[in-house]
Amino acid sequence: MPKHNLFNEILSIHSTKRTVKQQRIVEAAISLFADKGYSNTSTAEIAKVAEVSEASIFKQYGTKDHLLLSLIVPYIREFFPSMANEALDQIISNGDSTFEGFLRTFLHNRIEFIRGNKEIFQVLIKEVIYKEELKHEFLPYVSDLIVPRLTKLIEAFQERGELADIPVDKILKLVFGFIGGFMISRFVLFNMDSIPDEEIEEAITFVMDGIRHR
Amino acid sequence: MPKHNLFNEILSIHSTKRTVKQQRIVEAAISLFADKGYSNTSTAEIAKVAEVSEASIFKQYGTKDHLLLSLIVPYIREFFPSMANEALDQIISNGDSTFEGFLRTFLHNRIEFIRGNKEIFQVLIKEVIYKEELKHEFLPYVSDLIVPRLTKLIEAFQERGELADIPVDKILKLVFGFIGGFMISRFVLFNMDSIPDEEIEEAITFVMDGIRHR
Amino acid sequence: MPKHNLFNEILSIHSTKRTVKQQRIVEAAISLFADKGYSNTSTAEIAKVAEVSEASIFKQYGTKDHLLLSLIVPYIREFFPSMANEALDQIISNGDSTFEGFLRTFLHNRIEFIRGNKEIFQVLIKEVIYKEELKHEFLPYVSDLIVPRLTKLIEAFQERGELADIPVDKILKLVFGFIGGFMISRFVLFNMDSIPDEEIEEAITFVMDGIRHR
Amino acid sequence: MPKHNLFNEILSIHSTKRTVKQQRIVEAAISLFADKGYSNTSTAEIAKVAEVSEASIFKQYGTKDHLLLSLIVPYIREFFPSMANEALDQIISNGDSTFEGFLRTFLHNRIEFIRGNKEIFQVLIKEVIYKEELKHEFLPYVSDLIVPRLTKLIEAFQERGELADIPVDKILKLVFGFIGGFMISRFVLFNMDSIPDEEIEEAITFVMDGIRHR
DNA sequence: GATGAATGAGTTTTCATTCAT
DNA sequence: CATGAATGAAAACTCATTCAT
Repeated sequence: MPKHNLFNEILSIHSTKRTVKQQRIVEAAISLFADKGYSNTSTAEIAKVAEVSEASIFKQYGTKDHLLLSLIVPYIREFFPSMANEALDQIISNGDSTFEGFLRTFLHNRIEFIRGNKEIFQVLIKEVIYKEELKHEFLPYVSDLIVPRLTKLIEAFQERGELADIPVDKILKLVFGFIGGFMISRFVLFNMDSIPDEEIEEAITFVMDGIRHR
Repeated sequence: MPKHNLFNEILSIHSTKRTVKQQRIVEAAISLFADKGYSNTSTAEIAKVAEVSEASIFKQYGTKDHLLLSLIVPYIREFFPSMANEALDQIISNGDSTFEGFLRTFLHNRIEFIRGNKEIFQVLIKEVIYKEELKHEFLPYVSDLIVPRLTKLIEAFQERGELADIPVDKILKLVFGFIGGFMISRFVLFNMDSIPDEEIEEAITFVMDGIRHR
Repeated sequence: MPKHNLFNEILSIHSTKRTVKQQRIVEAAISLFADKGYSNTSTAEIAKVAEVSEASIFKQYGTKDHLLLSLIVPYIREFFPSMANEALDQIISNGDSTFEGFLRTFLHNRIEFIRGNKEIFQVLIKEVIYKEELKHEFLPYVSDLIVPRLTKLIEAFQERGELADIPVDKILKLVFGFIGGFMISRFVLFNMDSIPDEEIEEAITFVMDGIRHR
Repeated sequence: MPKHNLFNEILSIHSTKRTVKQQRIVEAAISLFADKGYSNTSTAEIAKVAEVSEASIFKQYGTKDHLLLSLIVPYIREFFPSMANEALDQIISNGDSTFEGFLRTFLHNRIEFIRGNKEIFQVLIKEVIYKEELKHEFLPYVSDLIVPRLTKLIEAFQERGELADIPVDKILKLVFGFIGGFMISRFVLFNMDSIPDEEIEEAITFVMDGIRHR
């Protein structure tokens, strides 16, 4: 059931191939938005970096706002589904996998994805805070698409007795809230290029066992 | 050793009491910055909401940028020290207190503090992401002032055998990274007015024991 | 009963005194709009002619559209009421006046008025055609304010047996339609500075007796 | 003596038949110009409505200005000559026709013509006011072509004693000025689709006999 | 003959800031 | 201390027009 929303609308428009100049616009915009933020980046600046006229930007995207969405929406579309599919389905069917193993795979997988598009990730995170519009499109999208899958996954692991008897939705919020903050602080706040394996392992241990001495 | 930086500079200026109009400016600015972000708020708008002339704002604060810092810096100065002093010193000396107890006290204490000034908190978080300048003033400040105290605290609890033998700096990053994300998501992203006790307890349990079944 | 509409709204705003620069804006705008039309006049041009910054125009009037209305609306407010009051009331009470005499007085009176503000008159006529908004404010205003008075006047002269037994509303439309066209063609289309008495007399004769030979 | 002017120039070019796309351009342009005015209609909009590329418009017409003239000039060429020929010559030779009869025929004839191309008529009237260029081409054209014919006509009726002994040029200006205003107010200002017979008769009576009681 | 891509030169509008009073 | 008036610079956006394909 394809709802009529910003996401679907924007995706349907820019499926065609881009010219060289159009590609330069996209790259310049992502780079500048990531660096200085959407509001502090002028279309004149984007045009200059992309070495095109401002008019070309507006011919393509109509408004600066639409340009932003045209960058972010496809990224979201790719980020979450692939998160769900690539990692989840495979693991869930593997009888002897552990949640810890899933977490490890998941983290490495998503970190790689973000590393490959760090700037868009930064733009997304920075602007979700500002643009109510984005937030209201983005959060439900995540909820509807991702939450059900993860819920099933967690339930499966709980049934195997691997996870504590905390309500699934609480586990989801705690674990993925933590992971979200973990990623965002590293890739957005500190602008790191990657996360060392060691740090990943520490995070996994923290999630599984907390910090209490046993 | 008082470094010459924005923080100290600004604090030294505005120690005097505010007039009624100045107070209105501050309130209007905080409210608007929290709602729409610094970049998307014009000085004209602030003046209108505060019912003063734009000229008055500039007479007082010189630049819009300085106005922002004049709001945020005192807040930071208050947020972290009080965090350190009120909660920590007391707890650390209480021989039979637990880290869990400390965490509980700490969370409630900080949540109350944020609730009382939610809008400034929102401004701070939103702008730290955008303004490199702020980030570069803010993070070291936190590091220098807070980290040593918390380090001592954690070490104390580790010596009592309450916490796992994870290097202190790792524990710090994990726990306070999690708590930061916890607060920010509730108070900034979802603009909640408070956090239910139940949710706080879940967070504490998560931090202490993770999600593994025992 | 002061209806809430554009007319009243705009009048209420600009009742205060204008500075020299503000007056220059008004004059430049009227002159340029009259000459080249609203759409073909840029705010940059107005600013240049008025020797002020464009920003000053927008600080005062908010939008170019509002500037136009701020010029036209007070003119309309003055044009029609004075038309009604000065000429009509006096004549209607004068027992031995004739409709022809009224027409003569009326024409001379209105021609003088237009001559004193020809450019605004030109702007008004040119833009009423284009701006539905103006048309929808302007026409009812005329209808409500002017038509009843003229109706009473015509009826009075009909009762004296001076005018043909044509329904009053028809006479109104024919006579004032003709006069309107008469004025507009001279002052707008041909940009004449005045209308010779001779031509006025011919118009009066035409209105009274048509062109048939007797 | 074919003067070298815009009219003749444009007519000489576009005598060829229009392709389907060209026709769509013409229709879109007329419709949009009539509705919003030339200045407020962009070539992009025309292209969109016509479902052709903007480039096609410019390939055909060179400039937007030329497009406007290409619409208006042929219309003028048709409007006035047919006005002269169809109605006049026939009537003038008919010994027992009256001026009133001529007027009636003429009005019905021109009203029908306008009804069939109302939008171009609207464009013509609206733009004559704005474009000095058009005015300076249009008015002499009318004068040279129409005035002599009508002068002859009026003189003929005057000789028959049907019309008052007013100088012919005055009669012309009064009568056709009135009729022009009559048409323009109905078809342009009020955008009516036709004029009821009753109203036409009232206009004729007004022209012939004025409003004086006899 | 038709068009997608591109743009230089404008357009209206906004904004932080200054200054005389 | 307060502000009305003013603005230079830049913002987003528009537009008629060109040109290679």
